[in-house]
Amino acid sequence: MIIDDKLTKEKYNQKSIEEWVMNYWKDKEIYKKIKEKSNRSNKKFYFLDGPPYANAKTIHVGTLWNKVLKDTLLRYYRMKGFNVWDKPGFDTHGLPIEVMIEKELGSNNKKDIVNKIGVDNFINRCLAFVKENISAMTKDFQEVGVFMDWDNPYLTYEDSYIESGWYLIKKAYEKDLLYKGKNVLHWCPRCETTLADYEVSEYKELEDPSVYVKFKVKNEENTYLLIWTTTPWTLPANAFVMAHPDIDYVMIEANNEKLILSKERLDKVVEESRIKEYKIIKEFKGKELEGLEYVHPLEELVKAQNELKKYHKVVMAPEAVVSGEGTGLVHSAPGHGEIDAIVGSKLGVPLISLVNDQGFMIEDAGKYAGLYFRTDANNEILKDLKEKKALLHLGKIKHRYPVCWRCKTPLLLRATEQWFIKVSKIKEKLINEANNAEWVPQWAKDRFMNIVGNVRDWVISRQRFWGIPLPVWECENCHHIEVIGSLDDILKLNGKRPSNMHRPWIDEVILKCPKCGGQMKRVSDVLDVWFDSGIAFYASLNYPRNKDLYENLSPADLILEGHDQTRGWFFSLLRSGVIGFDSVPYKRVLLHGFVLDEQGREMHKSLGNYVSFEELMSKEPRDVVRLYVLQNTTWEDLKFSWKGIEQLSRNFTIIWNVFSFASMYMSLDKFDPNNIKLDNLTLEIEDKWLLSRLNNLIRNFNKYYSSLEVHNAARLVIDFIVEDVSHWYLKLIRKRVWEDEDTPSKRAAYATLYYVLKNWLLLSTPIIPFISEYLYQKFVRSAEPNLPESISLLEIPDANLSYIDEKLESKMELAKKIIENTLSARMKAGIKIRLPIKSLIVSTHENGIKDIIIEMKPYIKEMANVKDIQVVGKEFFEQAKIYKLEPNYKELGPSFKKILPMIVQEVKNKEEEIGQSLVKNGYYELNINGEKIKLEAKHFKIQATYPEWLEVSESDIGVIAIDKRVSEEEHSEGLARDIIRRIQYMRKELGLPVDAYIETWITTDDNEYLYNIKALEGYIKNETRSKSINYISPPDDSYSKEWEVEERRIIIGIKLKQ
RNA sequence: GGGCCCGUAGCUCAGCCUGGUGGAGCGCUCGGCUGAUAACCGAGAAGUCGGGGGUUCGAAUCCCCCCGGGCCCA
Repeated sequence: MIIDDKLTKEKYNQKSIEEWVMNYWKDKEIYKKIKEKSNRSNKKFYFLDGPPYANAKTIHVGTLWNKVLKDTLLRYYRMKGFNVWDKPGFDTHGLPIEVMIEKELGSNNKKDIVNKIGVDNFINRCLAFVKENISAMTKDFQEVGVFMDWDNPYLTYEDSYIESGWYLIKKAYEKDLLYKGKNVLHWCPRCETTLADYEVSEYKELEDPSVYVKFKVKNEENTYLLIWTTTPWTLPANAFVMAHPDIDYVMIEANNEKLILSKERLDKVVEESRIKEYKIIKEFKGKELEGLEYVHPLEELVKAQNELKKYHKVVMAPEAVVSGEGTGLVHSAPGHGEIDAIVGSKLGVPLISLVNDQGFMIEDAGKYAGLYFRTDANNEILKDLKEKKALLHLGKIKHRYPVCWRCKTPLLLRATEQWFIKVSKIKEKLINEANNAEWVPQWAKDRFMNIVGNVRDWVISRQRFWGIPLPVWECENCHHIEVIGSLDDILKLNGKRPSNMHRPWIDEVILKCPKCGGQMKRVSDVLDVWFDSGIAFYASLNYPRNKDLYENLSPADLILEGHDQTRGWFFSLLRSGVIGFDSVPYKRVLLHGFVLDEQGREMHKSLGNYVSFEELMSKEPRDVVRLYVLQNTTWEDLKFSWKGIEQLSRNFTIIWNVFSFASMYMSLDKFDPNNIKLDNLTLEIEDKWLLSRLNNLIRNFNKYYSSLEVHNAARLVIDFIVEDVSHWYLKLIRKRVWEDEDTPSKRAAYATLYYVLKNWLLLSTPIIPFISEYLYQKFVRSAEPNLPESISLLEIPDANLSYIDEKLESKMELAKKIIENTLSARMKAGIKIRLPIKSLIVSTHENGIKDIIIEMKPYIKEMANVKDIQVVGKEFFEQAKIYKLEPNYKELGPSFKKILPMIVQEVKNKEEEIGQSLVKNGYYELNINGEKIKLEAKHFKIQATYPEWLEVSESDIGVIAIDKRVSEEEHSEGLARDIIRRIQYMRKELGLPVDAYIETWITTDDNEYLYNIKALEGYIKNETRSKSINYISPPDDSYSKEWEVEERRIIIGIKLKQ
C-alpha cells in the first residue's frame, strides 16, 4: 500500500495523540501481547523493581522518574529480544503507615491501639489504606506509559511474602547470626515506645542545664578531669570518659585545683566558669590520658555504680569528641548514648539504662529512684554535685532537642532489649560479594564499599504492629527458643495455621515446646520495615515455595534506584543475599538522581516549590515528561523547570513536521514502501550520508543502552531527528521531491527517508513510546498493514555497518563548514541569500580538501546560493592582498633625512608593489636619483586588505571568500525570487493543493523591472506552477494582491487553472 | 565530624576518565527564509570553567585545601 496523506491533514496535538495511543494499547491488549512475545525468548532478563512505599494516593515526580527510567530500559531489553521479568512491587509495612492510621482513628499511643481500637481493627485499617494507595499509585505509573506486570505485583503484606521473610530469619538463626541484645534508641516516655531514626525528625528549642563537672583522678591530689554535659540525669549511669588521642590537652592550675581539658576549649571554659587566674602546668596529646582512672562524684549514691565503677577510666574515642563544644572530655553513659554504646560495647561495658519506660529513674539509680529524668532527677543531681564540690560551673543552654512528633514530649536515648542480626560477623563476605556487582556510575561503588566496610549489627525488632511478625517463639516454662521458618514449622510444633500472618492473629498461635512440652508464645515484636524490601529478590519470586523460578532467574540482571538507596535498598539486598544465599543478589546497579526545584533545593509542600504528579500531568504531555526526565544525566539531580520542559517540547513539533513533510510528498507521489531495496536504488550522496548517520546512531544508541547511559541515548535520538533529518537532509532533498516527474532520484530520496524514519521510530519507542506508536500506526503501518500491531512488537536493530561511511560524514561536515563561512561572508557583505553569488573562492592548506569540495560542490552551491566554486592555492589570497603603507617617520627620518619626501612620494606611487615585497622578502630596493635605497618592513606600518569586491572569511579549513560583484542578471534573478515567494504565499492563502496549476498576472509601473521579470519567465513559471504569465491587470475572478518589492509597487494575480 | 556527588555563557547542561586555542540548546540583539510555517536559517554579544594553591612546556580536565548545594551517615 502507498503512504496516505492523513498525517499531513491532521493538526498536531500531542495530548490527543496520547489519548488515542492509550486507548489503542488497551483495546488491542498490547502489553499482554508484548509479554507473550517476550516470554517465548530464552534470553532471560531479571529486572528487580525496588518497591515504592505505599503511603500516599499519588506519586512524587522523583518516583515518576524512577519508574520511567525502569520502563525505558525494560522496553529496550524487550525490543532486543529478551525475556524480561518485570514484576513491580510495593513496600507496605512500617511505622509511618501505622502513625497515619493512628491519626485517622484518633489514637494517642500504643495503649490506645490495644485497648480502644483493637489490634485486629488497626491492622485491617492499615491493610485497606495500603491497598487503596497501591491501586492509586499503579494508575499513576500506567498513566506515563510504564509497561510492567501491574496485574501481578509483589506486595510485602501478603502472607506468602511474610512466610518468605521468615525463611531468612531462620537461615540467620541456623547460621548463628540471630541474637537478642541491647541497643540505644530514641524513646518517647509518654507514648512508651521506641522511635525509629526516621521518626526523630522534630526538634524544639529547649533550655537545659549546661554544667562542667569535675571527675577526680584516682591517686592524684586535687586533680580532676573536667567534663561537660547538658543531661545531668545521665551522670548516674556514667561508665567512662572519652577523649581524642590526637588533639592537644592541657592541665591547668586554678583555685588550688588541677583541671584537665582540651587546649582548644580552655579560653571558653575559663570565661564561662569565671576563673580569674590560672596557669598552664602541662600540655600533652590526648593519647597520654588513655587508661587514666577516676572517681565518680556520685559513686556512693547510685547503686548501679557498684557495677559501673570498674570501668571508670579515660578511653580513646575520636569519633565522640566534637570540637567547638564541651571540654574535649566526654562523659559516657553507654545506656543513654549512641556513640557511648558503640564505644562501650568494644570495651565490654554493659548497657545500663537507669530510666524506665515512663521516664522515671529506676531503683538502681539509688538516691534518685522515682524521679523524672529531665526535671526532678536533674535538679537533685545538680544539688548533690554542688554539695560534693564536684560542680565547676552551672549554666544554662538553649538548644535544639528532639521531641516526639506526635505528643511533643522531649525524647531520651535509652538502651532496650532488641533482636539483632550479627552482620559484623559476615563483613568479609559482604565485601567480597559487593565487589561482584557492577555499578553505574562507577563512583557509586566506592560509596557503597565505604558503607559496607562500616557495617554494624542490624536491629531487626520493633515493638509495633504493622509489620512482618518476628518468627520467634519462647517457651513460658523453660524459655527455650524456636525460630520458625515457614507455616510447616508451625504445624510441626502442634501449632494451628493462623487465618492471617499479621498480629494479632499470629500471636494466638501457641506452639508446644519440643524441650519440655510447655506452651510457647511468640515474642511480640515485628520486623524493621527495611527487612521487607531487602528480601524482594527471592520473596517476590515466591521462594522458597517455588524454587525453580528463583533458580532460573537469579541473580537480578539489573536494579536501579535513587542514590539515597545506596545505604538503603542496595545495601539491604546485599545483606539479605549474603545471610540467606551467600551471594550478592544482583549483577548491575544503576543510580539515578533526585528531583529538586529550579534552585536545586528539595521540593517541599511547605516551601511552596512542590510540583505534584497531578499538576505535571495536567500541564504536560506524557512523552514530553518522559523525555525531560530521561535526558537528564541519570545519576545527577534534576533541577525541575517548567521552562526547561517547554523548550524540550519544541522538539516534538519538529518530529511531527518531519513526518508530516514525508507523508505529504510521499502520498502526493503515491510512494509505496513495500518491497523496496535500498541497494537497488541510485542513491545520491546525501542519501548515503543520512544512512551512514542513521546507522551510526543505531550503533551508539545500542552502546549507550547497554552501558546504561540512557540520557546519552535519549539526547542522540532527538539530535538525530532535529539536526540530521530536519535541519539538513530535508533541506537537501527539497529540490528532488519538488520535481514533477517520477525520477529515480526522487524515488531514492523517498526510500531513504522512509527507511530512516521507520528505524528512528524503533529507537525512539523506549523513550517516547506514545508518539512513536502513533507515527508507526499512521505513517508506517498504514502503508505496511502486515506489520505487527504495535511498534513494541518489533525489534531494535543492530547497526548495518556497511552503511557507515565515516569519510562521507566528515565530507559533509566540511561542506557544512564552508556553507556556514560563506553565509557569514554574505552577512558581512550585506548580500542576502536570495541574490546568487557569482563565485566562491576557497583556498586551503590541506590536500584532499580540494577533492572533497569538488565532490560536495552541488550542496555548497545549493545551500549557499553560489554559481561557481573555485578552489585555489593559498598563494591566491596572498597575491590578492592589497597593502597599505603608513610611513614610520621615527625610523625613516634618521636613515634618509633629506631625500625622505621623495621616498614617501615614490612609496605612494608603488604602494602595492612595495607592500608585497616587504611582506614577502622583508625589504624593497628603490631607485632615487640613481641611488639604491633599501626599504625595510620596520620603516612602515603595513596594513593588508583585500580588494573591495572580495569578502574574505578565515576559518580552520582555510580562507574562504565570495565575489561580491553581483551582475545585473543575477540581480534580476534575485528579484524573480521575490516574485516567486509572493506567488507561493498567495497560493497558500487560497489553499491550493501543492500540485495544482495556476494562471498568473503581473503588472508594475517599473518597466525595467518588468523586463527583468520577463527574462526569467520560465523560471518563475516552473517554480510557481504557472501555466502562463500575463503582463496585464489581473481579471476580477482572480485572486490579486498589491505588493511592495524594494520600493516598487507590483500587482500580482493568480487563478486556479482547471 | 565522615564518605560520595555536583558547581562551566543570563538559564539548562555537554566537555573532565585519557591535559593541547572553552562547546550546545534556550534566551537576548540584528538579519534572512517562506508550500514542514505556532516551523526554519544565519550572524553577533555574552565565560575569573565556584575560589586558592600545586604538578606540567601547557590545567575546565590531574593532585591538595577552601567555599556553596545535594545524598547518606555520625
